[in-house]
Amino acid sequence: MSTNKPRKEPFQSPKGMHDIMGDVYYAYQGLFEKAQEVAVYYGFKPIAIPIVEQQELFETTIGIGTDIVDKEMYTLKTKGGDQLALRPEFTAGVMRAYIEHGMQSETQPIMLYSSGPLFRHDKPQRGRYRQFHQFNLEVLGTKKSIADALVIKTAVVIIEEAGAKNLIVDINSIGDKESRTNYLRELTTYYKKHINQMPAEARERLKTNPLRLLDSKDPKMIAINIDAPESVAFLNPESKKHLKEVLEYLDEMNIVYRLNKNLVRGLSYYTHTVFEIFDESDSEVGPLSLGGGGRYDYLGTMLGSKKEIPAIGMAFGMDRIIESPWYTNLAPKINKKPKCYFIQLGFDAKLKALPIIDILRKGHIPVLQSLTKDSLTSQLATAERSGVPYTLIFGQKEALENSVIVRDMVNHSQKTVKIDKLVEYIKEMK
RNA sequence: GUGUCUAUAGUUUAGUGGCAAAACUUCGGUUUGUGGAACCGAUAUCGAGAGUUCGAUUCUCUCUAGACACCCCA
Repeated sequence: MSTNKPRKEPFQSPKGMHDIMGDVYYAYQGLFEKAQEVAVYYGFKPIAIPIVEQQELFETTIGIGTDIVDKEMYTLKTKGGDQLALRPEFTAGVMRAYIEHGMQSETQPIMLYSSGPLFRHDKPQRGRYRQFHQFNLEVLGTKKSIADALVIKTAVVIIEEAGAKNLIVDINSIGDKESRTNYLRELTTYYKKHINQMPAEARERLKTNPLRLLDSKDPKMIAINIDAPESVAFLNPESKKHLKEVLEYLDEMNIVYRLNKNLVRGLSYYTHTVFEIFDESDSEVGPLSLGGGGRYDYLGTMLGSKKEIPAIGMAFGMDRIIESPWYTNLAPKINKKPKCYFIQLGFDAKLKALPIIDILRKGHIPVLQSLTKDSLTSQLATAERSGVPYTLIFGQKEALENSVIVRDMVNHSQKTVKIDKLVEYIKEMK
């Protein structure tokens, strides 16, 4: 049956999902470490949530009628019959965790950061993958406008630390339940008046998610949207005050923003503040949204919480930041540049090679090696190519004497050092 | 889901309707103890299938995969 016949077609990684290796891997790790550091300084605590959740969790929070839920979710049925979905975003899972662990009874607000892969079955293109990576910030349990400012500020700081120079925040408000309902009614009426000029797709969307028609790029819709009612006009005094305060905070922090009346965002749970962050410096290709978020005061009750859980969150795309031309490589802490290359000659030396490498590890001295090679020539050649300043040569004679030859690759000078003095000796070298 | 472009060695790229090239990498050797090197050798059913043709890697069609754009989003 199962003869190990070689496959004609080699395996490939699934569409829109990539292997992350070498420097790119470290770029992700470096960005994560920087983001984590900033988040912690601003008071956020870590949380890691499962990569899969009940499918229904996303359907009730993100909302039917959104592309994310209707077309882009990876769903699976477990052997036990559970209907699960790979997470397409963080917020729903974080809110679930907040409720599940009774975080309401801790000191409010709860500030959480998380990071990791997310999955959307989209068609891949520049800056868009089926498995992509976000860094996520949430402030749960407060409706104060400073929380909105805090989240935006933290994100802006992180992205600027990653190298962005011309960040701009698109911001809008769709108000609270009252404002939102009034606005939606008015907006729907408006579109119904123009339904004859609207493309079929837009008519369909009018039934499910009329807000999304606002940021349509269809020329017909853009024309119609010019005179569409604006959400800010329907804000009740309380919502208006909230927006005004957020903008005042942004002004005070010198964060560049523009009020974008058509910004509504793809998820249906948003209330009050919604925003997206762009970098305006790369002009030849259209700027991609680096991150976005908003306030979601009713999400908690949607998930069954008896008490309202006002909250705000945002996420930025790590892939998009790393691929940006302005990204300045953030080196992760682990990425120490080795300054030594270990060379062994003969079987006796090979036997003792790994213990020596471990002595160096305990002394926190990273070392390169090619233990699988035998000849001195080829090992020296590889050492040369790797650009390390020193090689450690360990042969038959040294194995007997418990010593190592330390060779300076620049001026070719050599010195024999006893193994028990080796760590100390290397540490003193420049 | 729609459209555009692309597919030759591990990588980057040449090239032609008539034996498929180069550079770099990798592995082995000349050379088991002092190198940045040289030389020799190894590595491709030219993405898959069909058609046109005496002959197709080259031309045509289909498929597959990838990149990009639309939709949407991070």
